[in-house]
Amino acid sequence: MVRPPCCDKVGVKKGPWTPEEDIILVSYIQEHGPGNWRSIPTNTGLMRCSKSCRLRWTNYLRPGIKRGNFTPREEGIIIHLQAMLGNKWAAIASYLPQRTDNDIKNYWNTHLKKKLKKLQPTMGQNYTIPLDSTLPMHDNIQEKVVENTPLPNLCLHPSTYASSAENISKLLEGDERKPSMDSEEHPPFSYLEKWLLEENSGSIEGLMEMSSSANSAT
DNA sequence: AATGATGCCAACCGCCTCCAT
DNA sequence: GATGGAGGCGGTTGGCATCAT
Repeated sequence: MVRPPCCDKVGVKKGPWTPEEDIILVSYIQEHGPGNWRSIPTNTGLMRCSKSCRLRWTNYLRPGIKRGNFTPREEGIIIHLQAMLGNKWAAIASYLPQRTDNDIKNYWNTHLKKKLKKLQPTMGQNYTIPLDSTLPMHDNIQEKVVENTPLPNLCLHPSTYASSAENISKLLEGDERKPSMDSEEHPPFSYLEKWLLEENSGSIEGLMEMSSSANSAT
C-alpha cells in the first residue's frame, strides 16, 4: 500500500524555519507540552506539517541541546556505539542527551567516517569494537545496551548553547529540563570508559589502540 | 576578484512500528 | 485479526558557506 506523504497538502510550507515560526512552536509546546504533533498546525496556524514541527522541536528547539564542537570524548562514545549498534542514531543519541540523532548522524557522515577511514590503514586491521564481556548478548542488542548500561557519567556537563536557537531557548526559561547528570556508580562500559579516564582520552587513536588490543586478545 | 569544487547541516522523504478502532 | 492513522527513524538532498585555484 502506498500512502501519500503527510506533507503533500497544498499550502504546507517547506524549507528553513523562520524565527517567528520557531517562537510560535516553542510557545505552543511550552503551554501544551511536546506530543500530539498532528494538532499543532491546526492549533497554532503554522503552515507546517506535523512531522516538520516534531523535527524542528527535537533537533533544534528542544531545551538542553548542544550544537557543534563535538569533543574527543563524544567522538569516542559515538564511534564505540556505532561499532556496537550500527547506524542506530536514535539509540546512540540516547547516550548523549545533549545531542540529537540528526546531529550525530551528520557528524558521523561528515567527520568521523572520514577520520576512521584515514586511521584504519595505520591500525593494520579493520576497526571493530567487541562487545564488552560484562554486557549480555541479546537479540535486541540496542534495547538491552540502552536498558542495562546507562552512562550518565559519560554525559558532558551543560555548556554553551552554541546555536541560533539561543534566544528562543531563553523563552523557555523556567521550563528548562536539564539532562540528568547523576554521578552514581554504574556498570563498567569496557575500555571505552577506561579510555575516557586515561591520559590518552584526548585522541581517537588512543581508543582505537585499546580496541585493537582488545580485539587481538579475544 | 571571480569561479568552480567541496564541505556542512537543516530539513525532507519514505519506510517501519505502534496503537487505537 | 485487519485496518488505518500518527509518530519515530534512518537515508538522502538542497542550499549556503568556505576553500582552492
